[in-house]
Amino acid sequence: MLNSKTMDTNQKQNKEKEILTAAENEFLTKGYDGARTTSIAKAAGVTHAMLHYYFRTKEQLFERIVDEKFRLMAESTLAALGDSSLPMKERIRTGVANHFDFVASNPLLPLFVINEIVSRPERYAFLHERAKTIIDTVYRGLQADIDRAAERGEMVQINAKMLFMSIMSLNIFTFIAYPFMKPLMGDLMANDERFLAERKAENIETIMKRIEI
Amino acid sequence: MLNSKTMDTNQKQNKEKEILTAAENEFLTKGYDGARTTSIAKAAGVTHAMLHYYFRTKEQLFERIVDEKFRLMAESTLAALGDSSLPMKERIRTGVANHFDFVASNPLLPLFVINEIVSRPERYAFLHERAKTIIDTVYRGLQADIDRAAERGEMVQINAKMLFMSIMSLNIFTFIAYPFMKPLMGDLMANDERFLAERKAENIETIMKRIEI
DNA sequence: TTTTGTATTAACAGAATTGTTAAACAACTT
DNA sequence: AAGTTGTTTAACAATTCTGTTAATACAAAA
Repeated sequence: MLNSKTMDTNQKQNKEKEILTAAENEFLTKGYDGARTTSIAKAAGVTHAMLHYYFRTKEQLFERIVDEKFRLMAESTLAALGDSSLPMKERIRTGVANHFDFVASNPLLPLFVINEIVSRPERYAFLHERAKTIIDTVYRGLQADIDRAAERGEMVQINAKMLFMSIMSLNIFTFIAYPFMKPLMGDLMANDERFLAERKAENIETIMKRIEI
Repeated sequence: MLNSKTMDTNQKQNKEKEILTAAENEFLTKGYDGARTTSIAKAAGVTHAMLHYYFRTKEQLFERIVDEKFRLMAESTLAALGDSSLPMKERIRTGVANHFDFVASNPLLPLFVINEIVSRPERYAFLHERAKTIIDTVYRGLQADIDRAAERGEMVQINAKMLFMSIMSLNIFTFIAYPFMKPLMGDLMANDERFLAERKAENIETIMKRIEI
């Protein structure tokens, strides 16, 4: 049995956490404008005054969610770069697979991030500065590795950024367009698990054939 | 010089049209929830009462836009199927190219439609019924054509729907992620026109290599 | 036991937004 | 010119939503 102090702390953390969970769900599915603090509070099982007590404003609550989601998005994006210790073709193959899995476990993430950036570009300008320098160095290395592999005749010469965009396109669009495609594709998408496995294989195949000599 | 009757009619049509134009812009960039009827009215140069006079409610104004955009989306999607009178490889190549061009001329369209369907799926259930029968017949034909081309050794055997999804992914994601990618990709995307030409070529290449034996 | 800080509720305030209405107005018809 | 019709404006009504506050409960610390 927990003592009262611990229980209190837990209960507080639970309320805060439940608000955050409810907020995540609301913001990811409805966006900032569509989300309602009253609706979040209700889903979390607290009065809306409590929500303001813990997070002050809708804006601040939203930023808590945004921060985490942008971090996750960056993480998943890096997964697409693959493990530089592997031979190039393996690196790309596992990069595509890992990225697909990452997006599959966070299917609402890309649309949320994209919508956020489309609707308030100014707000994220600072992120670009930071991200760009990272990306520039990572890509220089990746491009050099690709160039060497191409010289060795292991794969075709290709622009690393273009290849990267193709991987992102194939993997992310699968989940962004899911609600749009699912009712149209009938049997192909009837069994979710099977479809995702097939789609993953298809995306890998598409990328691998792109880099094949 | 126009007579007064014509001028009136034109002015009315202009006001209505200007509201529609402003509404399209507002809804496509901010979504239904983020859009403000007052802001639309202001952009159209009319009082907000006028907007209600012409379109009654925000909802009805929105539906005017949605109807047109869904129609356009269907049209652009069909473009990806290509011209069935062409030999298979040419059909696919021009299908990808035409679809890319279509999306390029309506860059905000896919994200708008996807967001709409994600946020209010019930509302568009009826569309699916209609679309699904069309798609089923079109695909049966397309798949048969692909199968025949594959038997003749012109291309690999591939699931038509999977190929179609890849084309949509590569072309649409280019524009959906544009604001997200542009600040990160530096020189590659610095010149819009050039980047789009390169991206189009890359998408075509990716699809063509996918179907090559 | 008193004090102190935190958690919670209910009621309310303020702002923004959508939508309505009555009256003025303009143009056309007869 | 009078009436008819459709357009426009300004003011207002109603609602919804965010955020605040005052009162209260309650547990821990002193």
